[in-house]
Amino acid sequence: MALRHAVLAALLDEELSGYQLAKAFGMGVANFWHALPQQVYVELAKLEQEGLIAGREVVQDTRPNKRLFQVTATGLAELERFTAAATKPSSIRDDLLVKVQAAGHVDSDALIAQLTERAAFATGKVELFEAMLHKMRGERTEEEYLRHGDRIGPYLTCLRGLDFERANRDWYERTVTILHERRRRP
Amino acid sequence: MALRHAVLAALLDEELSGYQLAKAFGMGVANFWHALPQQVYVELAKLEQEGLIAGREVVQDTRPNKRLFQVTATGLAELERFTAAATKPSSIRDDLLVKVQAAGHVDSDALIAQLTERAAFATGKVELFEAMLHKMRGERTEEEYLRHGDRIGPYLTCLRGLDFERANRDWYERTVTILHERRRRP
DNA sequence: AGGCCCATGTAATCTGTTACATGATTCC
DNA sequence: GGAATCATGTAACAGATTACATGGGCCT
Repeated sequence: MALRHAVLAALLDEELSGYQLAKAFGMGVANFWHALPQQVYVELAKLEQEGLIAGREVVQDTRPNKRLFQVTATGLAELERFTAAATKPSSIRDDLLVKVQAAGHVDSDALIAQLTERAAFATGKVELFEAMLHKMRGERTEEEYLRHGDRIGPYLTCLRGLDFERANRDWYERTVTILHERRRRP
Repeated sequence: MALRHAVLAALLDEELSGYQLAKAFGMGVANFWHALPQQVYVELAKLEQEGLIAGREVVQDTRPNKRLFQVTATGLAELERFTAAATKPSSIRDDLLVKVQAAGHVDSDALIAQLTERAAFATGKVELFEAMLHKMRGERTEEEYLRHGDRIGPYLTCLRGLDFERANRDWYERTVTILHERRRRP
């Protein structure tokens, strides 16, 4: 039971459509939680049925119509309850960690290729997060924004996402270097 | 389909029992994948049935008997296949990120309390990982071990886990400070 | 003309979590 | 005497992924 709260949290600062939410949760972005579009739509349906969010139809002429959702008072109360409840420990999920764990027993070339690709992907995410942070804080310095800015939640989680992707990139690159070195003289 | 490969990777360097694996995957440790004991036992049963691992009974007089598992040739081939296949992007799963995303809309005290608790937990993990790394490399320097040490896979994934927990701790602490500051003068 | 973006879902399957079950030994 | 550790599972349920489904507009 966590995606529902992630959706509620995402809708606190702005009204969003299922599509926009799906993009934020699923695509490259995913700065504080991850989910596929299908899951998002199912969760939205449940949340609306339970009265935790309210949707309103927006008619568009050039694009398909969409529904924008906002958190209800009941929804906010549920988030409050969730926030007060005990948390479960955090974890990384990364197939590449499993593959690197097997380094020395499996093909190094495949590993190096995938690490290199993922380092590039992580670099893209770093740039994206940096741009998002800059957009949120505008002309203010980070320190200033952290003290007085609105949307403090999204800013803080984005900072964590940024650091995570930087750490990913660095580890991927370092691991590539090490595996390269070892392959030359095993 | 990833836990099966995580189990295979974990068994490459040493024979382990279900209990030992469960502890490594579930408890505080979890340096490259996470799973609950029940899941581990189910997966081991499947893997053995499919011939990817082989178990042997070890009779103990003072403790209950246990079964130690090792990867078969078929299992290694399956890991090789998995390593060559495309990877899915990595992600963090952390309830606290969801809660912090809602900061400004929910109770700050509850948030601060949980962040503080988790910072302490992360510190414990950092120390554990540092000890594990030190044990693996023995008297050698890190650079030396990364070049020539055996068990390079576990060492590399442990490095990633260490850095992740350090980043967690730092972000938790920084977030506590920021929320404190803001609460004083909102 | 083909591919991508917008926009929203359903159904089947696989994975992960929670609850339940048992029983001996060691440490405080 | 009670809690923690060793040791292994089954069953029910919740959550996540994969496959399927539809359709118009925009860009090259």
